[in-house]
Amino acid sequence: MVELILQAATRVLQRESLAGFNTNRVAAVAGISVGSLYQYFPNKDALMAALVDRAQNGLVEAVEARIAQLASASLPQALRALAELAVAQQYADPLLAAALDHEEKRLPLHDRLMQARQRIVAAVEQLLARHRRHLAPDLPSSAARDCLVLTQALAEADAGRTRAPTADLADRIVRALYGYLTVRLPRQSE
Amino acid sequence: MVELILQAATRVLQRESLAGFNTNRVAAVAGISVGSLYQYFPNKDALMAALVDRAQNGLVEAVEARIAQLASASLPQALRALAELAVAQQYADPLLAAALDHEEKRLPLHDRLMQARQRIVAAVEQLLARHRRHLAPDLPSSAARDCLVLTQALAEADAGRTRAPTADLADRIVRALYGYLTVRLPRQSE
Amino acid sequence: MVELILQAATRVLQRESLAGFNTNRVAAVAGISVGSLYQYFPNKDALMAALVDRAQNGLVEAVEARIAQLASASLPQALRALAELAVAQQYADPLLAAALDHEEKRLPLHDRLMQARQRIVAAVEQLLARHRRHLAPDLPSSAARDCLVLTQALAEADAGRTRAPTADLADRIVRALYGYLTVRLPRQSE
Amino acid sequence: MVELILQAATRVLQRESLAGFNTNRVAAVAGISVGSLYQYFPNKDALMAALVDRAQNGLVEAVEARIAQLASASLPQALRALAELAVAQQYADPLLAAALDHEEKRLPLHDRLMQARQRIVAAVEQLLARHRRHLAPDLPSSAARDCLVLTQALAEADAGRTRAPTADLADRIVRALYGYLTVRLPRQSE
DNA sequence: AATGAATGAGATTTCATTCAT
DNA sequence: AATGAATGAAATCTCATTCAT
Repeated sequence: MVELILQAATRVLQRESLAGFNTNRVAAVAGISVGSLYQYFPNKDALMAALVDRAQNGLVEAVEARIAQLASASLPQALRALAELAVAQQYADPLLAAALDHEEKRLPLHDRLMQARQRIVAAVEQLLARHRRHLAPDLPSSAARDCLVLTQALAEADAGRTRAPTADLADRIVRALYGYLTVRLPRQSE
Repeated sequence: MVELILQAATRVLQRESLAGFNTNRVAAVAGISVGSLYQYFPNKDALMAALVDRAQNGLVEAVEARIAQLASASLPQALRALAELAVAQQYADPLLAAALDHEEKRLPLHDRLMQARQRIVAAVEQLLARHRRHLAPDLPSSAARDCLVLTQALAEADAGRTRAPTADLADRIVRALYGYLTVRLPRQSE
Repeated sequence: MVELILQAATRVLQRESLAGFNTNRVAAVAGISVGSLYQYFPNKDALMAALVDRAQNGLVEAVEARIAQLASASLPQALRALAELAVAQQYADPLLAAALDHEEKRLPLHDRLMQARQRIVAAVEQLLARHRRHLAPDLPSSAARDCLVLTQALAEADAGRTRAPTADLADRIVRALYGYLTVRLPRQSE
Repeated sequence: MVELILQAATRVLQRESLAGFNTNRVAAVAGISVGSLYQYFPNKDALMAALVDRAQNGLVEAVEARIAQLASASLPQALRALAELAVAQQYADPLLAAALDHEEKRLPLHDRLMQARQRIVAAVEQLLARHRRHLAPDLPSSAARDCLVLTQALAEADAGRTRAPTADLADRIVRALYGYLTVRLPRQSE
């Protein structure tokens, strides 16, 4: 039932963004009564939180699984796999992703969210460690986190513009990641 | 008076994000009555739109001015200047920037807003053209747009985490941009 | 509940005409909250429309029933019966009737309302057909409709002037109708 | 200036009925400021009252003038002249007439309005007196008033349905009036 | 557990009126 | 006299939440 409600909430968020997201509507779309919704979620924010949570956890697991598979892949291959994961996620739920992005900041979810995010970052760090010799020597410590940010940003920007992912989106993400990770900056950067 | 209202709206958005953003509150903060607000903005969305508009235009002008100054700068120097602009903007108003980002997607602003964004893209394209020979030969046509996306994403991500910009934020943005623009990808990327 | 609200709306309209007719007031008079009112009517106009609708349908049924009963009545007897119906309706709710008359024109009711009105006209046409040989030979095709207009106008005019119907009101209506329907106009009417 | 405002008010009422009739709008249409409007009318109701007043007085004068001209006309000719006057008035300002009809009841205008109306009734009574021998012997004392009601009702009903008056409207009004005034009712009317 | 009608605080918006200039 | 920006009470409408069934 929790799952049923979350799916309905997702659908509402996709179709009408945050503006149309209210408990009565979610319940209606789920085919249940508001009262029932409140039996599983103490209030609207809790529903929103669960939604964010689930999306994050799904992503965490997908990323961890994918990275485990990529043990013997080359760095570009691994990056492309991550890029495709991100693209798939963004295009699966463009409005949802946008709405969640916003809610993440408002709700008191930072703890659990940061935790989920941290797991993804850790997985990517593991991946980067494997390819240490191909990376730039002066990479900042936030490299893994930055990679996630870059990946999501490019995917989300395209998702806000086009219905279906363009052929080159994954290429561009790989370019951004590979460039960030391997580039040697000229000395005088100022 | 329009300016007064926009400033009040900005302040409300900074303090309480979208949740506390309502016309009565904005009017109260502006020290005027709701009726007065409605003499200058036909409805709430129009106020929001004006806010987004103003932010965009401010950015457009800042970017165009900065790029004009950078005529004789090296590519890394130019990128760093842009990075610092983005960092300054995000940290000036983190909640505001986040709220505007969200509303940009919801509102039907596809005219004036897209135009402003296009001007920024055009300015960056001009900058890239100047440094054509240092860029990767197979850059996608969306390179300038991607640069903006990457820049804003890194700045925004940090702005959501820290009160003041860390010393290396601009470096990391430059790394991402310079990497994206100059990297030679190995042939078999899959 | 719909009925409860409509009755409250009717009472408000009776007591204070259109000026005092607002959703809060109707809800208060109905002894419910505004929110409840909006569960049954999507907006104020819909409530008004339902009121007009109900009044029309009540009238339609009353007229149809009465005309069916008048199968063997003489024309003056039948006209008098209709007159009495109209008088009763107007004096039952003078302010309501007046308000509804006004709203009828403003609202986009041209579907259900015109349909109801058409049924009354049809019933009267049937009645006239029965007495065809007593009618003027050159009656206009709008005769039935005109009869309704004349009847309502005389009843409404008196209802706006006196608390209770005067003894001769029905007589005067019959005179107007019978005169309209049977008079032979002198040839040169200009 | 008073005249200018009244004309603007008339235009607003025609275009948007009572719903859009507000002082700011009237002032805007008149090309003056609200403040100026309030220099000539103490409040909105006074403006409305003046409007009703003016419309009534125009009609009074037109009717009195026309009836004076009809000294030697036959009854049908006189009735037709009145009918044409009413048709012209209704079609000149259909929405205005409807709005005024409603406001007449609400505002504390009954005194002055009834006075104006009374003058019209008196003029018609004078007309009827001239043709006394052609009228039914048992005419009610409200005959003149009833004639006005019938005339306005038929004209208004058509004005609510068609843009321009149909050819037979005046005929039908004459029929109603002539019938009402001359018909001999059969004895047993119940 | 499930229901969904009812609630009412609060948000958006309108508009008659005032008053400083 | 004219202006019109400012006012704010009041109207319309929304939606998170409760609770009797």
